[in-house]
Amino acid sequence: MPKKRILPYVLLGLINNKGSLSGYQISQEFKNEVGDFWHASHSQIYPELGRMKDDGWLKDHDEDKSTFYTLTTEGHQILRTWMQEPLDDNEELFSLKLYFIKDESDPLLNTLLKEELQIKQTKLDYLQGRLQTVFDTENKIKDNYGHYLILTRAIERESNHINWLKNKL
Amino acid sequence: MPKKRILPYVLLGLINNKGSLSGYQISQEFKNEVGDFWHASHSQIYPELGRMKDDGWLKDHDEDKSTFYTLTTEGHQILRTWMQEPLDDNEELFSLKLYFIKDESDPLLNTLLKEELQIKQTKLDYLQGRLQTVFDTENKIKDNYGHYLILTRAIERESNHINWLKNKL
DNA sequence: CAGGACATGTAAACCGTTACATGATTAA
DNA sequence: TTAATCATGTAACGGTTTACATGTCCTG
Repeated sequence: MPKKRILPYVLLGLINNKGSLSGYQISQEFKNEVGDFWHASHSQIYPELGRMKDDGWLKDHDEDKSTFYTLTTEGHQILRTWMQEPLDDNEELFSLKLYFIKDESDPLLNTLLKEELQIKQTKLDYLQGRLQTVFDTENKIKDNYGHYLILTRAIERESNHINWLKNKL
Repeated sequence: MPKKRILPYVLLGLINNKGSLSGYQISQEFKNEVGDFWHASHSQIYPELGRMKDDGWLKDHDEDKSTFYTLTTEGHQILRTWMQEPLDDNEELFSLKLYFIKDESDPLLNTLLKEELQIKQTKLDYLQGRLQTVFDTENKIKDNYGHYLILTRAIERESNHINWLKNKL
């Protein structure tokens, strides 16, 4: 199966968040925090917006030398469906989807948090298992100290994330 | 400038860690812990090993139907130089380089930790600034709750990483 | 009036994945 | 003996970046 494309959904989500955006504004968005978990260059954005309009996900209108895009009804549906698709072990996707939730009372918020908690718990278990099998003696730690460090770091990282998730649930 | 290729250095580091590896063994490595912060498929690995041999970074010898690769003197130098290049805001690279440090007493260890600390501190400052400028009123939090969540999460994440780094220094 | 930001577009190059291929060895 | 694993290779495809291009508007 071909690799799942995310860019169109990112654009859908970003435009939906602001109501309406131009290609240029989207590329500016990626220079702020959105850029921490997703990025696209203008040479990707403009053609993609064109395709999405052709597919009926977006409608556009010109104003002040810019072309602004807004979601169509179909676009809203497609975004909604994508938002409800199960997460995988990819923190960027989790952040992205969270970013697209505007209202604290959106029931999707809790679904996302629970799903992410499940995934991270599984990962933490896996990492702790690795730590015990790979570093069962002091000597193995000494001989692969860097590896030991990043493994323990990864465990602390996941624990921290899990605690945060539990706190928000 | 063209985008910096990392794969050859990853291969250099992995082979150096184990002394000598075949292409197949490398692709197996990526299925274990290494796979948590880097991955490459065999269709990338084999041609890359060939190129690196052509470039004089590696030498090979056949044994048991497999081709094993070892660093040349030049390969060692190139790896060393790359390890000493400054880090950027890319946690995978930090983990990768740590992974390639075998000995706790390697002076590079402290250099890496200090550099990463500096980078993360800068990032934390930036994120805290964003929090204050973007969410200066309660209403803005209410209206972009998901965004607020990921921003505060990012801040906690960086703080946790910074504390870990300080603890190791 | 020059340099930077705004605004959009396309072509080429690059990197990585999936798929297609092949053959040897080993365990059920 | 047949399926799985070992072991390597290459072709096609797709997504992203860099580079090339063009024109406007605003500010110092």
